Amino acid sequence: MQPSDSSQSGDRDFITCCRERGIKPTHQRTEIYRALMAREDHPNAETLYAAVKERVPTISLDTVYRTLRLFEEKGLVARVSTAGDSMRFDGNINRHHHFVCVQCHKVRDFYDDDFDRLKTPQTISRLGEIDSVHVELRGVCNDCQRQKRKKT
Amino acid sequence: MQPSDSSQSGDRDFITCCRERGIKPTHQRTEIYRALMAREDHPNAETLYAAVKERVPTISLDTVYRTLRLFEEKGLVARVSTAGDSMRFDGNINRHHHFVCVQCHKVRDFYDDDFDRLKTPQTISRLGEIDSVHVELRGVCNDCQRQKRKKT
DNA sequence: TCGCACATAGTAATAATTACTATCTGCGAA
DNA sequence: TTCGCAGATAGTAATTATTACTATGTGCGA
Repeated sequence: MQPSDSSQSGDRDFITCCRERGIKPTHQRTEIYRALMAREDHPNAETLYAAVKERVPTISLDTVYRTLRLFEEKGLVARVSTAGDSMRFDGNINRHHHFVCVQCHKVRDFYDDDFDRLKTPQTISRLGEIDSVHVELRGVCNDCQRQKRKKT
Repeated sequence: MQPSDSSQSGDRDFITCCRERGIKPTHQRTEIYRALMAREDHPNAETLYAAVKERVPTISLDTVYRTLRLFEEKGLVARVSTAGDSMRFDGNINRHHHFVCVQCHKVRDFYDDDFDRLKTPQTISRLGEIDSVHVELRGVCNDCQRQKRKKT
């Protein structure tokens, strides 16, 4: 284990989280969780696999998939809804919303009280019980707009 | 072609749509479009393939995928954001929102003026240009709740 | 120290999606 | 009408993403 005070405390949180949910905080799981938390870009399993491999060279892709599924089941991480491409994960389980770039598929988190306070219309309450509200803003991120301008 | 007045007029619309976007309204494409529009449940390619096969027995799965990609590119249909499972399509390209059942993954459309009027916060405008706002309500639909109650 | 339950690595299997190629079809020009 | 061409399709192969399987490994309590 590398010396790192901040990650140490992060690990301690993770261990507590696991205890609460009755899952074992193994070395591999700790590293997968850490790798996910270290990113803002909602990576997929393959990307996390590559990242974790740096620190745990023997880890297998299956373990990454299996662990992410477990984490999701236990509410430690969330899947990001995407249109088509591979499944992606979000370490941020606080209430938040997403800005999705339709060009490069980058997903950025953001917070907004107005969105959180949205009241669900009557017609929907009739369809079922609503647990959460997620707002997805779609558009073109600054990076992609810059590239578009270059091309023209 | 089966006799059906309502579908005839629908076809005419489809043909107009295609002309506008410079794509050929072939028999297969017409049937795929019709099959998608006939459903409320945001089917995937495989499901549409099965449905279209009834009317065009020789159609190939590739054609369905290819056609749906084309339709999406041309803005005739939209992909539905899903968490993990196969990609699904929506023939409704009017502004609307989704209620997603976290158990059975059914997706239901709904309309709401309040949601449509949502103003995007300043912090996000800085991330890029926003084209559209989609609200996703997650919960358990009535059918699934009934089943849960049965089990207990 | 032993035994057991759970985790993991490595790989095989499955499922979803895309690519390839030969054939087909409709349309405009001769 | 016939010819030639561009685009579309069917059938299948290839690729990619995800899950399943199995033998081995590991930590922990008795």
